[in-house]
Amino acid sequence: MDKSVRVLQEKNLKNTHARQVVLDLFLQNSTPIAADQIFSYLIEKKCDIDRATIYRILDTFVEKGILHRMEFQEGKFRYEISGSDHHHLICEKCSSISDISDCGISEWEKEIRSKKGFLVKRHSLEFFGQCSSCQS
Amino acid sequence: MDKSVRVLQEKNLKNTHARQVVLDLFLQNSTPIAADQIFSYLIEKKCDIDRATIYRILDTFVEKGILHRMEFQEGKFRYEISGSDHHHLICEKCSSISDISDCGISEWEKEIRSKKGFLVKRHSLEFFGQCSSCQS
DNA sequence: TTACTTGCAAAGGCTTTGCATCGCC
DNA sequence: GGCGATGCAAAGCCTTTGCAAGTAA
Repeated sequence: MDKSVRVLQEKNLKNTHARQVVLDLFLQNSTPIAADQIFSYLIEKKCDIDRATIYRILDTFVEKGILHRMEFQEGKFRYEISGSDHHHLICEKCSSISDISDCGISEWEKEIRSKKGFLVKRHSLEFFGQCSSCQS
Repeated sequence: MDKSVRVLQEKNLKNTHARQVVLDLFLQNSTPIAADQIFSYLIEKKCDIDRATIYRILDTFVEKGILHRMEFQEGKFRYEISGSDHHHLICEKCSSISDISDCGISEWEKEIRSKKGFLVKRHSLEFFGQCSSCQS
């Protein structure tokens, strides 16, 4: 796994153990991950990294555009590797998260610019409901 | 202001002073309001209602469908009176919030149902960027 | 070497909970 | 009168911050 090393270099970030571990986790799981899931992962991996460090790494990665930060109405943030523009289907029963691709929100954004004068930098779109397995 | 009284009756909720005050605030302001804004409003109005009570009222109103709960990536919840299906333009400079009407997300929802088997109950869509006054 | 990163400990912000009291219907 | 709502105090999460020590480049 030296992809993480490469990414850190590209972004002019020092290559530290903590950053590599966190970045590898995100590179291996392209699903939105919350801080507490990172903590559990680290305990399981017997990897002793402080919470404050994790939060600082997450902030740095978001600033550098490596991660996206999002909220799923849980009262906490989730983070996902940047890249494909897509949205999420969040099951309110089993909490599973799946993706759907972006089907043309950027068209709206142009319209918003011309009609409202508002310049859209980013958007968030999430769907909440029940996944196919949870509909009995 | 007996609209609030009517709403509470319709929802089978006891008509208490705290609920009326909170509901009136939302009926008079159809913009997303956070709990701390309610606290400030109450202080200004010299209205002594406990924070716990406010949070409990907000939960009740969301359960009953009187309010919608949403997040604008601020690490806290906002609430807005239910009704028209619309989305928000959030200015990252001046924090102003404006509305745009729903332009067809419900079409997507049908598509999601048929293609993915996922049953959408609700969705959230927010646009972040700069309002017209903040673009210099 | 030097500026950046980390750990530790503490605090901060938002929200929830338990329990006794109060008040609407 | 009875059940539900409220106040008070405490705690629970999630996250941030200050500072000293450690470390990559």
